[in-house]
Amino acid sequence: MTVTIYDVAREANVSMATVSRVVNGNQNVKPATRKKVLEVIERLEYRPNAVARGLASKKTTTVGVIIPDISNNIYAEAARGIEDIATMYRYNIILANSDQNEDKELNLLDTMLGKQVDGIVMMSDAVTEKLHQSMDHSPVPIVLAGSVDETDKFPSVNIDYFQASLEAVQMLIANGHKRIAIVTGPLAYTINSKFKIEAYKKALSDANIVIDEKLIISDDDTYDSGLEAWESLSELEQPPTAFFAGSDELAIGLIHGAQDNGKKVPDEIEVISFENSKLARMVRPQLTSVVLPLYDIGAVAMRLLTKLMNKENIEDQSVIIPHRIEMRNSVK
Amino acid sequence: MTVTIYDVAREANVSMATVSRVVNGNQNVKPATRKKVLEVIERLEYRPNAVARGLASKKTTTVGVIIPDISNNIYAEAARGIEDIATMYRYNIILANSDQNEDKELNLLDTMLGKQVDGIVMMSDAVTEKLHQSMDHSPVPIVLAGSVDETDKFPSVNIDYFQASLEAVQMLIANGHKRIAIVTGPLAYTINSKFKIEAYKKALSDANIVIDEKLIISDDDTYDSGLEAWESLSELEQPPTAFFAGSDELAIGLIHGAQDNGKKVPDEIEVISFENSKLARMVRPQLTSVVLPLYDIGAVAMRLLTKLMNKENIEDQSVIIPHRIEMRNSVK
DNA sequence: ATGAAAGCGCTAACAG
DNA sequence: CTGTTAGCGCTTTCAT
Repeated sequence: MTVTIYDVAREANVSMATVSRVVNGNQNVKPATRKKVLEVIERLEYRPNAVARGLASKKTTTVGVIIPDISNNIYAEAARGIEDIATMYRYNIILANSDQNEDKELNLLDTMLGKQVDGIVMMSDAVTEKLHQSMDHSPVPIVLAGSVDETDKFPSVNIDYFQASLEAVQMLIANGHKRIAIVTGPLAYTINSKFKIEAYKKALSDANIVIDEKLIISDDDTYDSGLEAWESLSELEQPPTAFFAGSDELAIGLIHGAQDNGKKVPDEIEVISFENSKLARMVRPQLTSVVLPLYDIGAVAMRLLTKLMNKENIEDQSVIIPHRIEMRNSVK
Repeated sequence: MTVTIYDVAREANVSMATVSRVVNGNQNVKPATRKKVLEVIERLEYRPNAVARGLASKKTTTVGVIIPDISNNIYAEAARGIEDIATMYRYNIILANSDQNEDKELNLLDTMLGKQVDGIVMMSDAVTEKLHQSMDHSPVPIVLAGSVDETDKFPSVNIDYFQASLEAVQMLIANGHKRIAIVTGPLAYTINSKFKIEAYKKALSDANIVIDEKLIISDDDTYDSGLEAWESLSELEQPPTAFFAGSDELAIGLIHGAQDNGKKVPDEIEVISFENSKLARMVRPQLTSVVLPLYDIGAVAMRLLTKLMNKENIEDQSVIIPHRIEMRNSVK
């Protein structure tokens, strides 16, 4: 039924080894022979069986990608970066959603390794002990993208979340605010608890502003959470006049909450976001935001992985991509 | 180095056939034997090699997914639906972006078939002749998700785009508008040219409103295109008072364009969108929109594919999912 | 209930 | 430059 390398060999009057050579671009084939084989391949519509090839060569040219949720723009952006570079290096991608659930992450790792992927790119907002152990047992390289492993034992690609957050809050402080709130996603995510909030505290301390725990809110990373955060925060005796939002959706929720309350942004209320997705330009006022270069993070992570799979020497396993703040109109 | 089924067999004093049976849940194994084998598997940390299995069984339990662009929310949503159902049926997914480029689509089809996927879910806004032919040659089933094949020869999952569009425009007409514009994405996409615009024309004709080609704009599906469309349309001698937008971004661009011009939505200008992504709630006014259930389309397409791969009998290859219009505030 | 043996389609020495 | 020959790790008859 399906045509195999054997059929091609027979039709072309050569051995299967020769066919294999032309298919794999091996130079040790006489041009005339190559031509003949190529013709038969075309005529028979021969298509190499990658599974057989994988079994024989122990390489599948496919990498696994484990991300929390592809329908979330942040991860989709990274996935695109990963896929683009993968394609460039002729790898295919097995993509799966973990929903940030440890059991799923563990299972996915296992089934991907079972499928003999040549490497894995992993995004996880909380690299737990167990995950860490499983990753340690992997026979193929794994790189973390936009995910912090506190032990710093795995190759990873990130920006300096702490520094970026610090700069964001300092911008608000520089504009004269004393009552500054921070609204982030789940505390279970390392980036929120260890970096955004810690940086926020440091920025305030450095400016001798007393830290008011009531101004620190961590819930979801969503628009509705932003709306809710505004609700509760605006009811405080001394409500905040500026906000550091952990994501664009959060920032937009905060802004709409403020506007629905008759407050002007940025005249009365200033908001700085952390993400800079395309949403940032789709609100009025447009968001001033720390730019989190997800596409680049994904792309660089995949590139790092190709090197690792290729057993190239890596200078530094923890790469930090530069960040910057995109100035728009939610901050004066 | 890696432990194989053979190692397990030796350690458990059984044949590899028996190990294979317990791994595959075959009932013809004495409980005691099964237990013994399971123990060895655990102890040796044996993990079946899916590639070898795939070669021997001619099934890989992985399906290919070809979509235009994972970083575009619309497709990401569908991808999530596909993946969820795939996971439910124990399939993994090889995901790749085509950028709506025919050559890439053709290549992807080929490499996925080379990787011996058991089936393919394809999203393509323009099923060309060539694509059609390649799909026809596929040894495994292919289902189209949210994509129209005009010959209706391939299994597919869609909503009734024409009817949905008709209802949207009729809603605007019912509100008394005579100057109604339609702003869509590329005409090259079947859904835009054959359905949205045709439905728009029919709705107007039915209401005896003369069709003005100047009110029909097709460019990109983006926010900026929406902004630009407003620009040009508002400069007309008789500018439109209502808009049918082909996507949420387009709708938001139109609304912001109007608002920046001092027009009130929906008091002076009404806009109905076609998509209903989460963006729809993140603008003021919130978007009234035809709901395009991408997640469901992906999920149903994948479910259909499982049946096809299973050689089950399918009643109807072209499934149409019900649609509805979500009423919010961009239309009175 | 279990084992023996023949592939699945290809790569990779090794010869020549 | 080309052919021969082992496997790669597992499924799957066919016996027993």
